[in-house]
Amino acid sequence: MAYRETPMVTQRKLAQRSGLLHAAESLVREGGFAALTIQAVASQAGVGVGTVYRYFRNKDELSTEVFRRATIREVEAVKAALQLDGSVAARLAAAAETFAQRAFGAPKLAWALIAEPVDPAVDHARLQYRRTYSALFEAVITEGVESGVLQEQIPSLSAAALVGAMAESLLGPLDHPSCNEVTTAALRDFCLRAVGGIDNS
Amino acid sequence: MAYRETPMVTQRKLAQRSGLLHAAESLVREGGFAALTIQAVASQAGVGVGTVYRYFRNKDELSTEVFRRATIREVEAVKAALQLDGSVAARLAAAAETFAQRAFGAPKLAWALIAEPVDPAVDHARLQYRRTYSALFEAVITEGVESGVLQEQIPSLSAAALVGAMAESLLGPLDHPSCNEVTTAALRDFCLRAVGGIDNS
DNA sequence: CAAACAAGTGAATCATGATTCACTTGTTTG
DNA sequence: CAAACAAGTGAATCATGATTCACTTGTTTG
Repeated sequence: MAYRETPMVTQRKLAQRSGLLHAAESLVREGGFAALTIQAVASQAGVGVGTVYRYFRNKDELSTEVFRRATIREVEAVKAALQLDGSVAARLAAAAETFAQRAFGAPKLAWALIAEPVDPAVDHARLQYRRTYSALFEAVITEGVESGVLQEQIPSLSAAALVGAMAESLLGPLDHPSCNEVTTAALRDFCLRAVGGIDNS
Repeated sequence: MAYRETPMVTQRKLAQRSGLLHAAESLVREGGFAALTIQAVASQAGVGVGTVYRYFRNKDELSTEVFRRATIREVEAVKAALQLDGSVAARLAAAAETFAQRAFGAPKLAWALIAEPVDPAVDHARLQYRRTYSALFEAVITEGVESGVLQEQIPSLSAAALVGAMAESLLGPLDHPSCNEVTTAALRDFCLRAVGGIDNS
């Protein structure tokens, strides 16, 4: 009489987990990580609190997973822009534009991912992904420096600085959304100048 | 028989308050804001917990005050650099160098002020002071753009981006302190290029 | 169907520091 | 000195959510 999980049950469990993650992300989209309580996730997903703990060891695991999934989408978009065909400068420009435009597309989420005060566990993940972004930029900057199309510089430092510049400069515009196109262009130009990618006559 | 506070008592109270702030700041210097508990402040200052509440309405008031005092010192140093005699580029260079060098002088404190996950109240103060820094840079960038020594740009955006770049790029170096001089110079150059202050031939 | 098991439940409990408050100690005044 | 008051004290309490767990409900197997 052994009990064995059928495909149907496995399916339902996967759906349940993914439903919980969706519920959680939608809370974050609306109110940032501050709105992410186990109670809220449970009621948003229409289950009991205890159920959440069947799918996630604890709150840190849930919030970190929400953060990770949302951030990975952004990282992938930036990565794709950096791997486009074209000059080093064009790719860096595309990356900056992608980052900014996607942020403007979901301002509250962008703020939550970039700058909201969060649990140490989520903040730790944030630092990790900043390094991920940084590594992506570092590779392209290194390429540019070696091929002589970018100014001599320390690629790892410049990369971190670019990440900081992109994040910080959007914070203002993100909560007074006005002329996103102009902001995006200005940020792109800032980044290009910073790595010495266009001549500053 | 009315009781009236004598100068001696006033004196002692001021000293007590300032002693509590010193105790609190030294905790932050050692362990960041995470180490700032009322218990710890009280025992560091050699008083009872209740006494702390005689001098600060609540914890937020204490931690915000510690943050504010420490940050104002940094802001003033950067401001002084920006107001030195010299070209716009020279002043921006001095500001970036000042910021970096002071950070390296007290790495844990710098990290606590710049990036440690903190209470919302302190984080709010952090955002305020980021705007303060930003405003200082904005003024100088505007001057540079108007006088034609800096590239055309949106000064408010560039200023915020500079602040982000300075903060983010130091996070790595701050906890693997290695060649601070080289890092400082590289950051300065990044900032100058970013605002179009040196020709990127 | 009934045994064996896992998923679902939510009221009760826990954890972590902040905060309070009844009390003690020190200071001022006449 | 004694009355009047403020500063100092720290054990007890509170606040906020996370977490648990005894129990219920649903699923699988022979």
